[in-house]
Amino acid sequence: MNTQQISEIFKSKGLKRTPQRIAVYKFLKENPIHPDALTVYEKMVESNPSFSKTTVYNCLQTLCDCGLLIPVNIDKDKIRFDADTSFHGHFKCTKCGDIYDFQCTESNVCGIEGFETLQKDVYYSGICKRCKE
Amino acid sequence: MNTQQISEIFKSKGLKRTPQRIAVYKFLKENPIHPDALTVYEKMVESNPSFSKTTVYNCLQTLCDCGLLIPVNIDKDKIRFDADTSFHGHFKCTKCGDIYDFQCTESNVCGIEGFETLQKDVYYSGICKRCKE
DNA sequence: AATTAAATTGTAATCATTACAAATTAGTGT
DNA sequence: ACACTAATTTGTAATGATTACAATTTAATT
Repeated sequence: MNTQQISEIFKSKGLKRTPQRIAVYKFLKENPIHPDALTVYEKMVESNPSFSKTTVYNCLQTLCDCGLLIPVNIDKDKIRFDADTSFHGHFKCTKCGDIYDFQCTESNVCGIEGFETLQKDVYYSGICKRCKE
Repeated sequence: MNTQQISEIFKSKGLKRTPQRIAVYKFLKENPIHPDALTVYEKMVESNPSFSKTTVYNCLQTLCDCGLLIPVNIDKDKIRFDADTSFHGHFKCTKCGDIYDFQCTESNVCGIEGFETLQKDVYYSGICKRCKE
């Protein structure tokens, strides 16, 4: 996904197109590793040493607010982020710490009568295939 | 649930029966409000002023480890706890902050081939019935 | 009652996240 | 191209949940 495409997306969402915001979103789109803020920050600093940690938090928050990112709250101590906003489940391997996506159709998950559900998260944890071998 | 019953449960799990641990578990069993550690601590201190916050954390951890409690990681900033260990979903109202249980049969949720799933969590958020009215 | 390993306590440290204010910049209009 | 304004970025300091740790106490056993 190139900068031009991201610019268009930001424009359609009414977001200012700052280099920092574009870089964060580009990284998330190209690296579906569900990174946390610190991981994003360390990557950003590589190409722009003056990139601020606060900016990372600001960008991630903004991108979540406008629906371009999904926060993945599967860790106890930090929030991860996912640029794939289609509905799917997240599996965390407690051994290697990696997050895996898995298919999980929304209709398989039940809801509550009279409640307005705005977000649905399905989190599994256990041992991944690689760690079992 | 009385102290005698809890004593039996702890005994069967090989847990020491300390007054603090019993008090924490009793509170969780009798108050299905999915409290966080601070809420539990404040309640404990009411009847025992020397109750330590660390003890609350220790007890909650131990009770989770032996399967008597389920950690509910639906908040971004803190962990809640649930003494109902049967499989069900959790709904968080973003307006009032309350957590609601909802029925959610395990078979409705899909998994991943070759992965060993040890824990399954289904978290919804949105507006609860009361806040909508 | 003595013993011992585990639990409790209080304090200090850790670490992700947020608050805040000053400097910078993107987008708009001239 | 230039000026303007509101939004964004930056750096530092604060917050708050959780953990580390060492000394004291205690549950369970001999």
